[in-house]
Amino acid sequence: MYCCIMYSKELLKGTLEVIVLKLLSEHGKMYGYELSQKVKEETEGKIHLKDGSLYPALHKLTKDGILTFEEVSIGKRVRKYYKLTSKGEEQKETRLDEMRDFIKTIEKVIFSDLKTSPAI
Amino acid sequence: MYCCIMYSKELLKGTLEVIVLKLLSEHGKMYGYELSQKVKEETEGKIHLKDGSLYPALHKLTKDGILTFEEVSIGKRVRKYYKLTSKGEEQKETRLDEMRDFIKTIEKVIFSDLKTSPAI
DNA sequence: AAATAATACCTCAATTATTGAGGTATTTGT
DNA sequence: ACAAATACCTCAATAATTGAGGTATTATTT
Repeated sequence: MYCCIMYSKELLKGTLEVIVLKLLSEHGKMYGYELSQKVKEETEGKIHLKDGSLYPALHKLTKDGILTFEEVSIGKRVRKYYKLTSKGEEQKETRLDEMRDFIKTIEKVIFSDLKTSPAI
Repeated sequence: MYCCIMYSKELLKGTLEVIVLKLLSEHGKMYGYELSQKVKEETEGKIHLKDGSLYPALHKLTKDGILTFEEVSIGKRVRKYYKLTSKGEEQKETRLDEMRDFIKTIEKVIFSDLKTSPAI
């Protein structure tokens, strides 16, 4: 039931890492599956982090020293709990600021002619 | 002096077409160079549509029936004025709506804990 | 007058994040 | 017993963007 990709794929690009950074900063430590569930939940299914993007991204961020993880055994299954390193905390700040600024800029270009937005 | 790429490249992805659609809808007809200048101007240099992305994008949109163009000679130089087709007008609406919704969703995920934003 | 910057278009190999489809294995619910 | 959910993984293929290449005309500066 891979039905719910609401946004054209291009739009999602560049947002995955920022989302991961934000959620980890907010919740301290999370594992991959948990991250994807959380995003689905918070966006009412509108954004779906796919395994094929999420896990490689987590590996890359780890390799780059942005994340660390510890493995926790739940019965016979192993969860990898990721958390931000101190470098990761910095990165998170930078990336969020950038995203904020970017959205503001895009909005200015894209939604400029507000023509007195209708009072609702 | 290719200095001013303010945003990490990934962020820009998926925004180029929407920007072009919006500007053409707003100004009726524009040529490539004009588009890139306009964006630079409106974003105070923060967003720079590069030749290598812009022209191929214009060609693709034309091929897909979203744009048409007419060539206008200015002295010995030729400008290609692009404008939206009716299909392009529809596309523009759809893409802008999508962008609007997307930004709202992302903001919800990324900037959720506003923790009573400091009065400035 | 010559040199430089700005205008105006183009192509294409290389990059790179994401997809999509593949997979293994355990646990929970019916 | 079987399906669905949990939890992780890999990797070839896709496709937008980059970056560096290019041609040629017009305007501006020295």
